[in-house]
This record gives sequence, C-alpha cells and structure tokens, in this order.
Amino acid sequence: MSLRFYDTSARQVRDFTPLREGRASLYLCGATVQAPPHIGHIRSGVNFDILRRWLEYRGYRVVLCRNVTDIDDKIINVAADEGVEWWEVAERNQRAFTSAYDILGCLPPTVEPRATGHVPEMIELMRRLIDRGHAYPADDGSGDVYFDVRSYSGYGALSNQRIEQMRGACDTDDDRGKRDPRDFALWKGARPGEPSWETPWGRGRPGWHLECSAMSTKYLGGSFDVHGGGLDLVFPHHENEVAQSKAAGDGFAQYWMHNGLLHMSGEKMSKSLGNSLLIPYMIRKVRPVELRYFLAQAHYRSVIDYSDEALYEAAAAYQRIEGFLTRASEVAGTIERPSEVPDAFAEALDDDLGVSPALAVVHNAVREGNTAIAEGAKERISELGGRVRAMMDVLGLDPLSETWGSGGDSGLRDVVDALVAVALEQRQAARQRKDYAAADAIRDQLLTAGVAVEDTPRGPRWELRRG
RNA sequence: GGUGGAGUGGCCGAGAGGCGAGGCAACGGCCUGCAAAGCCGUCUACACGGGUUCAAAUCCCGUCUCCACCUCCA
Repeated sequence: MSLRFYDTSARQVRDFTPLREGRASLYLCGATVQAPPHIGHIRSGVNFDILRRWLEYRGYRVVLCRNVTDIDDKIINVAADEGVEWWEVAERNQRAFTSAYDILGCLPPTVEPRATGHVPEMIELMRRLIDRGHAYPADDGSGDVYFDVRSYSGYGALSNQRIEQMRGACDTDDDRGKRDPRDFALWKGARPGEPSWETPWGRGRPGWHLECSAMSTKYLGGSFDVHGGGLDLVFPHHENEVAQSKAAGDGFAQYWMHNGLLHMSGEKMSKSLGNSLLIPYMIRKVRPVELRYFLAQAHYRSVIDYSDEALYEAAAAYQRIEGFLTRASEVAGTIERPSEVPDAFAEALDDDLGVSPALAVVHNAVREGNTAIAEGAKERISELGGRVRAMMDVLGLDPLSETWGSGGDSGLRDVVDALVAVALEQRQAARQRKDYAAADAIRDQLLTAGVAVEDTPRGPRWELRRG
C-alpha cells in the first residue's frame, strides 16, 4: 500500500502524491509567541516531526516551513502589562519554543520565518486581493483592510460550513467599516501606541491570518503539498488562509493535516487557562525522551487526555524498550542501526502515521530480543536490537541516539562507575561468604544514593535510577 | 442552531465484518541466596436497545453520555 494521510479538507484518507516527484513541501503553523509553550503545542511539533522523518525515510526531500507569528493582540497586551517592548515578549517566547522543540528532539525546520519580517509580501498579497475584488480597505479611514468573504465562493469549504450559518467575526474593536460581519481583517489599522508598519492603506499591523499565506507562498510557492497545524486552527485560521491564497489565484495546500488536541481534566489546554504543563516543569517529572514517547504514542488525530498516570505509564513503556537496548549493547557490543525498518512497521506508518500499531511492532521485537538475551544468542540480539533502533529512530526516539545522551559529565560518570565498582566488589565478596545481610545492606545503600543494582548471569550491573 | 469527533478489559491505547495490537498495573509460575530485570501464563473487552449477516466491537436504525470547532487557540 502506498503512503496515505487523512486530509481534513477531503474528510477522508487520500494517497499522498506530491506536486514534485521526490519532494515534499510542508507548511506548519508554529507558534504565536505570546506565551511559552505547553505540551499541547509541543505535541503538534512532535506529531509533525514524525511526519517529516517518515517522509524523509520514504525518500522525499522535505522542505519544512514552520512560521513564527511574532505580532498579535496578545503579544501587545502582554508587553503592555509588563511594561516592555512587544518584541521582547516575542523574542523571549520564541526562544522558549525553540528550546522546547530541541529538548523534545524535533528536527529544526528548513526555514522558520517570522511574520514581521514579511510585511512587503503581505502588502503584495493584499494588493492582489484588492485588485481581484476580494478585499477592500475600510472606508471609515481606520486603516483596516478586510477580506470580502462573500466574494469568494469557496469560503467555508475547508471547515465544511456555510457562510449563512457563521457568526460574525469580532476581530476588530467594533467591526469598523466592515461590509459583512463575517469579513475578517487582513490588516489592522494602527491604534495609538501600538507597533505599526506603513502600507498604501495607512499604518497598521498584520491581521492574524495574512502572514501564513504570504510566507508559505514565499518559501514553498503558490502551491505546496501539506499544510499542518492543530485541529483548533481549522476555523477560522486555516479557512481564512486558504480563502486569501486561493482568491488571490494560488493553488495553496494540496493536503491539510491537523493534530488532535491535548486535554487536561476534560478541558482543552488553551493558552488562556494558564496551566502548569509547561516544558521545564514537565521534564522534572519524566525525561524529555519519555515525554516525547508519551506525546507520540497516541494517534496524531486523537485527543490525548493528560494525566500524570498516563505520562508515567508511557515512561515505563519507553524504559522497557530502552532497557532491552542497554542490555543488548552490554551483551552483544555496539548495536548497529540498519537503514531499513520492518515491513509491518512501515505499513503502519504509511497508513496515516499509525504510530500506535508501529510501536506494537517495536514491542514485539523487544520481547523477542529479551528472549535472545536470556539465551545468549548474540547474533540474534544484534539483529533485533538493530531493528528496534531503526524503528525508534524514525520516531525520533532511539534510546541509543546521541540526542538522548544523559547530558551529564562523562568524566564524572567514570568516577561514579569506579566508586560503584568498589562497593560492588565488597557486595560480591559478602555474597561469596553468604553474608546476605551485608550484601543487601550495600545494595540498599547504593539504591538510596540513586544507583540500582541488578545481578545478571554475567555479574552485577548498575544504572542510575531517577527520582 | 450549524459542523465534526468519541464511548474498547483495573488503567492507557490501537483496530474497523471472521484470526485476543501493544503497553501499564495485578496475580500465578520460571529464573534469583533474596531482589531487580526478563520470560511464560491468567484477567477473552468494545455505552445501551433493536436490525442486517453464516458471522458485528466493526455495517444499518434508534437512544444515552461525553468532547471539540462555529473568529484567542497548536
């Protein structure tokens, strides 16, 4: 079977056929940098990182454009509240997003354009829309420029809605100068004290949707393959984007992919809830790779109901895979990672990124591998270990990848290893003379210090036990 | 009012007409001085009521419950 994805616009799974053979162009709605990211934002990043990695595995040359919207009402409001410049807020939060993506092992995008760096492109797009009769500057002198939704017959096609049934857009203070309440702002006229840029229609700043159409066109062309983002962006953001671009004469996205949202206690984690699931806090609960596993394991279109229990279960599942690979390396030496993944795994990902069934393939290989370790079958261990690494690598989760290195000082680790070895020698001596009370006391002391000892047929081994 | 999604074993979570996905937890066994890890086994589930079918968790009709979007959202 071929590679296929669920297309929000078609409301069904479609075979993936790129516009240019061997290439895949992706536009991903990244952050509006009004606040630091929580795990819902990063889920989106992880889901699309897996898409990107899978496309690359399938031989496509991927160009991923992930925007940063660095100007909007909330950014301005936060800046005003804090008494700092709007660009301080944007810079600070963009750094937080970048850091979070890095920590979770998301590959950097090919290009990461910022809205405020593309005002000329936005002006040009507005010019095209006005020339074609799809947009108009407000006639009240406010400087607003609106998209005329009634002029574009396809409006509502993406989100499957009829204009008549839509509510009015309240995206400006008082809907000044709108011809129809559902018209949305391409450009917002400047208010006193706000950042603004010069345009033929007066000073102002971008509306929320214009930047994505302008930047996708600049970096990916008028037509590109996949547009992605969170399910909550389907309307109005993506509906408005596609309206702007198609009304201007561009082909725009061929496929629309939306990740499901992450809920907290039955509630969606919106920015306004101000919840505590920010990345620095989360990675005190579990390691980053375990957080990535948690976010990746469910199908990208399903809702994830966040709970600490579910998070810890995911961490345990990951540790099972990691434990196998660690022990496999100890027994069979370096585990080479082959370039191919098993067919069953590939078929799962080909089918609309079925990460869950793909992970079932991984776990089956882990169980076989553990049996091979028990039997001491080195070739089999290497083979299965390599297979597991290859599969996990495609998901960005290979435990033996340098991405997930302990991050600690390796020199310090050598010191600890030597110290633990001293203690273990004493414990072994105690065991030899069957002084199990002494042996167990040493093991307990090490455990208290965070060193978990396991006895194996080849002698004791140890590892750091977290928290 | 409009649009879309969901209800699966103790828990998480796939699947979508016929073979028990997988994980976590629990219990029993093997292994171990004891553990740990691992392996084997047990727990045979699909909201409810009808229907179609040789066969339904999966299709159809109805009902209930929950959720999302309908201009702050990833």
